[in-house]
Amino acid sequence: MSTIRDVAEAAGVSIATVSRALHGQPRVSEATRRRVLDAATSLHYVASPGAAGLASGRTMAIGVVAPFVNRWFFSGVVHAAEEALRSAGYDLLLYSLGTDASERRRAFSGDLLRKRVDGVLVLGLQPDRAEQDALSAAGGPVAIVGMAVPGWSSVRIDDYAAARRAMDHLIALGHRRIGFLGGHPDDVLHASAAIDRQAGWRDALRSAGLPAEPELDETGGFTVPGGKAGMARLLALHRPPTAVFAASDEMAIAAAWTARRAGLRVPGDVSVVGIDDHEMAELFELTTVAQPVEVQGALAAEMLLTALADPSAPPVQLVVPTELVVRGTTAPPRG
Amino acid sequence: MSTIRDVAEAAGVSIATVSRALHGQPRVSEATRRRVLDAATSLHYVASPGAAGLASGRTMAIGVVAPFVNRWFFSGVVHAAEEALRSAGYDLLLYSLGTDASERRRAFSGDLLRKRVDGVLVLGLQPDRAEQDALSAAGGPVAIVGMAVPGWSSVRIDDYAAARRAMDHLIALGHRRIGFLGGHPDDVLHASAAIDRQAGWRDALRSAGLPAEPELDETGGFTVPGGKAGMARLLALHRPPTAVFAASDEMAIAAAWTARRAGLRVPGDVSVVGIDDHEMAELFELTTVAQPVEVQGALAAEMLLTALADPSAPPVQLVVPTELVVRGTTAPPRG
DNA sequence: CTGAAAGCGCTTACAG
DNA sequence: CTGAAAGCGCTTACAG
Repeated sequence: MSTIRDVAEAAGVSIATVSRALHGQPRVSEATRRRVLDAATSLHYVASPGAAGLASGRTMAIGVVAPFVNRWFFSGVVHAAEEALRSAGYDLLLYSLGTDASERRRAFSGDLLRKRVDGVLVLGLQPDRAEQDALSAAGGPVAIVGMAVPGWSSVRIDDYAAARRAMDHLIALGHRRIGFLGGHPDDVLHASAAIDRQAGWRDALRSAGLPAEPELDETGGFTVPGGKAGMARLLALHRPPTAVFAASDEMAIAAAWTARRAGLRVPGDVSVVGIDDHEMAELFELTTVAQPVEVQGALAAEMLLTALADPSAPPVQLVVPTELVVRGTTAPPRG
Repeated sequence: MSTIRDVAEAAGVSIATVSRALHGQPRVSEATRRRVLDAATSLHYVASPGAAGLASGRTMAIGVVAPFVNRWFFSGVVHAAEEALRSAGYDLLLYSLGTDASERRRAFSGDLLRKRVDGVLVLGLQPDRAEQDALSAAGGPVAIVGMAVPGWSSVRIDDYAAARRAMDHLIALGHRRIGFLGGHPDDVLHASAAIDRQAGWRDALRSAGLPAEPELDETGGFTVPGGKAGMARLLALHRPPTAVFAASDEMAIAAAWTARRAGLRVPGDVSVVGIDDHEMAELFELTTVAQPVEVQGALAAEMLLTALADPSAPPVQLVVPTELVVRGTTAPPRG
């Protein structure tokens, strides 16, 4: 593998000039620059990121910390962010932590990122104050998607409003007994998004003069199996709900399936609405509140790039719009 | 941020000893090791990967090159691989290239990976001979998932056998006119998996004495929109098929939806079978040939780790089993 | 516009 | 068992 020294020799200049020419820096003559570029190309020269980082203090890498990468929302965000970062010359270090609390701690303490990245993108994980400080100290500027965090740039939807929109749709249809499928408070994933969507459910009910009975407040863990189990419990209630609002499409689709499996018609016997507009939502005829995913990943990446380019730039908190998409899983209650 | 020098001072030893102690190397007294470890912990010391890599020649990073990370198969593989690599102390550099041919070229020429990683994991992308050599030269040992490549370790399913199994199911049911939804030859993604599944479709038909008519050989691009469009074309045929074999569940689910949209019953009027056992397959009652995903990611990561630990170890080609899962989208043809 | 030199933070023979 | 020293491949003031 060729080093900067090989290029310098081939071009007949010093390594300092090679470095400057390759970085497009001003004080290099056009002729020299051309010779360096040609030599670098024909030698397949690529600077060692480790050596460059050591010398410059910049790693040109971004850490992406997420609980999962194999879930609709996260994978879409990561994909979009990766593209934006790569085209800006940054590498993306992926940390897909699962639900392991100790790995989460390691990430937020900064031990995973220190000296490794110039900035970090956090997805769907909610750090506390101490973790915020530790992560910022270790990882540079941070952008977060899925919630707002003071001092960090963020991009998210208005989870509370999205939930209310879903609920208002159900209530307008005439439903009075509406179940909820959300996260579990003990879950690593139980961030503000889960909490806000639950609050939207509760408040919508109250505003309509309906009680938000605890038995209607179920847990689905934001997964398909969790959605199935939660829906089964709702249906087993003495007085089951006539409609269910699930905090994610994965849970909503699982809920609709569970109801049909139990011999109920959807939406005839029970209506279901989700949040996301998952790629599969249309294929399930699922009524849902759509949120843009790739957009959030791309925006978060841009925010990070901005902060990297100008450390004095203030953090920006972005809220992207959602939209109710009415399809075939919601209808007025029977009778 | 503390450096090795800070730790050395705090522990009252040289930096060489700190390095040895932290790497668990033999010739360090227990007492010294303890002191070093304590100092490192209390200083939150983490070695700079860049500096360590420069000195040792190992980056402790693995590059993962995939066309997408936001598709069921790829995201599952990446998630599993990430966990295996992280727990072995490796960072994972993600390159999610999309369908951009120039990015693909950059990756396979090695320009993206050179001096950056100790090994690479390739997902679902098929390099030619020259690309194989270039990538190996630039990126160290390579493991690939989704196809076999001479000289590299690989893990995959038997795509041809999986396709035949799906087809045999349809043929045993009595179908004689069976459409295929596969990839497009011009697609970056058109690797051996797509080709073998198509061959399985064709050969199954021939073995049964049925013609594999070109008009039944449709393209779905391995996506939901592609599956919809391909199915629409199949249904618009003068003599539409009574069953469709889709090379992925995403296309299969889209196909079933399209048929129902067109007023047909599935499986009454048309049967559909896929490959994958996507998380949503059960919720769609989709008959499919299941392949393990996380397993393939974990195995590929292990293979890479093995090759890294012992460069003389010969490459291993693994084929993981698949299984036909009969659900509700297949039935005998009408009449 | 260009080069010589220092230095980034480690690891690893080489001595002892 | 431990340390001094070289060196990994770059970038960046500092001179000129």
